[in-house]
Amino acid sequence: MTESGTRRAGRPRKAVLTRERITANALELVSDGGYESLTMQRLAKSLGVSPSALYNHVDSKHDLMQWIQELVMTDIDTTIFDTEPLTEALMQWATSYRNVFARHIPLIPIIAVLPVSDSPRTLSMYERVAEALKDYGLAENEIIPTIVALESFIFGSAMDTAAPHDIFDTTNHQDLTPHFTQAVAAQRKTQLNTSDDSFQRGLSAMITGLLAKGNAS
Amino acid sequence: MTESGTRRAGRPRKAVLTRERITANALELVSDGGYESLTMQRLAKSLGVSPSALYNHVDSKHDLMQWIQELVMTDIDTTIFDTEPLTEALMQWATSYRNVFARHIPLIPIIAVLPVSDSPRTLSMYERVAEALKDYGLAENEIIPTIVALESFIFGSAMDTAAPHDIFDTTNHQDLTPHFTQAVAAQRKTQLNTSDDSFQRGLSAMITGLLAKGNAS
DNA sequence: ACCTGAACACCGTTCAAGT
DNA sequence: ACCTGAACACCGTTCAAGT
Repeated sequence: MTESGTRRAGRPRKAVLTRERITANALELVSDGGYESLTMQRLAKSLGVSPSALYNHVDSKHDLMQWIQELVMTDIDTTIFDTEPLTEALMQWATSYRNVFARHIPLIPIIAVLPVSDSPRTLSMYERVAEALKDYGLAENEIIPTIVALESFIFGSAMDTAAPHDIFDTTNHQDLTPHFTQAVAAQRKTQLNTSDDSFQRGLSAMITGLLAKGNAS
Repeated sequence: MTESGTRRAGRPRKAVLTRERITANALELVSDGGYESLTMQRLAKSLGVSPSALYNHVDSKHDLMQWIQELVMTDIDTTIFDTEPLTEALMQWATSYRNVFARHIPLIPIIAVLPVSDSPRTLSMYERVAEALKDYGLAENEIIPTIVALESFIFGSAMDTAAPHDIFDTTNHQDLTPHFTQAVAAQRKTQLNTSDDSFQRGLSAMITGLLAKGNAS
């Protein structure tokens, strides 16, 4: 079985524009200058090629975004379902999921409507979560709504991460919004990051509620 | 005080390009052809004016989007906080909130990071919700995280609304994802719309958990 | 004060022509 | 099979020139 080392005769394979190289360069552009700097022209330049050459390897920019999405899913940890109790595992999984997409916000509208069959890694993640929920004893017809609800919260929370820290500043309207202004002050005094605090509270509330038996109204 | 009826002399006021007219036409473009058809050029044409003329009245397209956002907030009902018990009121408010932004998905990334002081109607909505939460007895420092968590779920759920109905179709991968495939089948048998079902379950789970006393871990 | 027309600096994408 | 260069059909935005 040791075929490694042997090499098919001829054709040394330039292998210049592979999916791997394209997505790697795309991710580099993104981490350097955000998604605004991910354009087909700049990507082509980073690969030392003309923009039109890209279209021999990827159908559209939207397709490229799906490639990136697929790559980025690698960072989400599902191994904790093997060891931790369900509630704890869901918390950790959701947290890593949110943190990954907080760094890739423009991918959210794409993954949110992407058929699972177009993203093998997303699909296998779902499979692992579905299995864990079933083992826990959740009713079969509750598994998908549970996953979708958690995901919606995860995506929304990832987007919230981009909000400026002073988004709730009301110094110009204090008199008109007394309760809100006071609530903002009270939260600020906790010294907690608002996004993180909200995510943790919402997540633990939702998980508790979703896993409770007979919560169907 | 009856100044109505009197009219300042001179200047009959053409009033051709007002904020009201601009946003009204923009909304019409959106409802006719979605947000893809909302471009400055088409908006100008619908107003019978050249594209550059728009920039005498609005600073940028992003600013225009904020105008639309502000207008759209009108559709969200907060009067139920006056009559219904908190849990029921939150459910109805969140549902109308989600349904509004399901029709305006491209506004979500904008409102998610928009300082409240730039959107009076959003601010007054927050004030009403904050007051209701305080009257209920929620701790002062829990009010903001509660609102933010609900909003994140609302935004994520609004986006989920755009997913194709067959997003979970796995006919090509059944063998690799047995649990997930079975869960999809079970949910499908309920005949419920997946987005609506997930939203309702997630919302009621989250509200219950967030309003429970001493849920801080 | 507000409009027009031309222009600018980009986008994503297509396509004939080359090797 | 894969690349280049030119072109197309758009974007949002600016600005001198008009009234």
